[in-house]
Amino acid sequence: MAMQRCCPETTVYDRDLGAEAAVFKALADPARAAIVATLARAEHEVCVCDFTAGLELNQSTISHHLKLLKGAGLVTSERRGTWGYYSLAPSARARLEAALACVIPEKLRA
Amino acid sequence: MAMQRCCPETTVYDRDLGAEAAVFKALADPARAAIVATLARAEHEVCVCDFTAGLELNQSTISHHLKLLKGAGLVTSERRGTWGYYSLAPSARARLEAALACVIPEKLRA
DNA sequence: CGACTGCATCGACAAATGTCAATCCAATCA
DNA sequence: TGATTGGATTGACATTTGTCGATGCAGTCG
Repeated sequence: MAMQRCCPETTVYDRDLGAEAAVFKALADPARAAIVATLARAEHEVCVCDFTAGLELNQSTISHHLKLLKGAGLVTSERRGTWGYYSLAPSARARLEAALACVIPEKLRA
Repeated sequence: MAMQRCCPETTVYDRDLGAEAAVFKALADPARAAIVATLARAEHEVCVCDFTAGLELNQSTISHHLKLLKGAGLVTSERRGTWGYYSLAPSARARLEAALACVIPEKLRA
C-alpha cells in the first residue's frame, strides 16, 4: 500500500522576507526596544545623554544601538553643537505594522 | 557661564522589554518569517515536509527554526504518526500586536 | 521481524551580536 | 589657545545564532 500523503499540500510563502525580518531584528534587543519606547513616548527629541543616564549600559554600547536603529530607519538623528538628539522616525510605526501585516495578514479565513 | 542643558530631560522607559524583544526576535530571521507567513495563510495545519520541500534549507535547520518558533509561543505542533504538523498559534497575531503597541503605542501627541 | 521514512537531537563550526575600554573628533568653555 | 566634554568609532572578546552532517528514534510498510 502506498503511503498516504501527509496532508493537503501547502506551498511555502516564497516572497523574500529579509526586509521584514530586518525590521523585527532592530527591535529584537531589550535595550533597543527601550530606546524606541522612550522615543515613541517623548514629546520631543531625546538627547543621547538621557539614554546614557537612564540605561545601564556603557556609552559606546548605547551609541552602537542607536546606530543600528538608525540603520534600520526606525529613528532619525540630529546633531546640534556638542549634543546629539534622536527622534522616532515618522514612518516607524507604519513600517512595523506593514511588516507584521506581511507576515501575519489581518484577514481571517476568506 | 554654565553650559545650558541639552534639552528638556526625558526619562527613559524603564519597564523591562525583554519579553517583547523576544517576540520580535522570533521573527527576526527570513526563514522563520517565511514559516510564519506560510502558516498564517494556510487554511489548515502544515506538514513539516512542506517546509523542507519549499525552503532551501537543510531539514535539521528547519526543525531548529520550528523549535524556536514553538518556544516563542508563535506556533503549535502536533504529531500524527510519522508526520509532524504545525499551525499558527491562535494568539500569535495578538502577541505581536501587543508587543508593537508596547514599544510604539498608537496614541499620537495627547 | 527487518528495512525504511519523517522528524528531532547532537556536535561542530563559522558568522553575527552585545558589550566594554580606549581612542578619536568636534564643539564649547575659560 | 588649551582644557574639557558629548558622542562616535575602533578593537577586543565572549556569547549567541544559523547552518550543516550525522545520528537517534518512533512509526510504517512489506
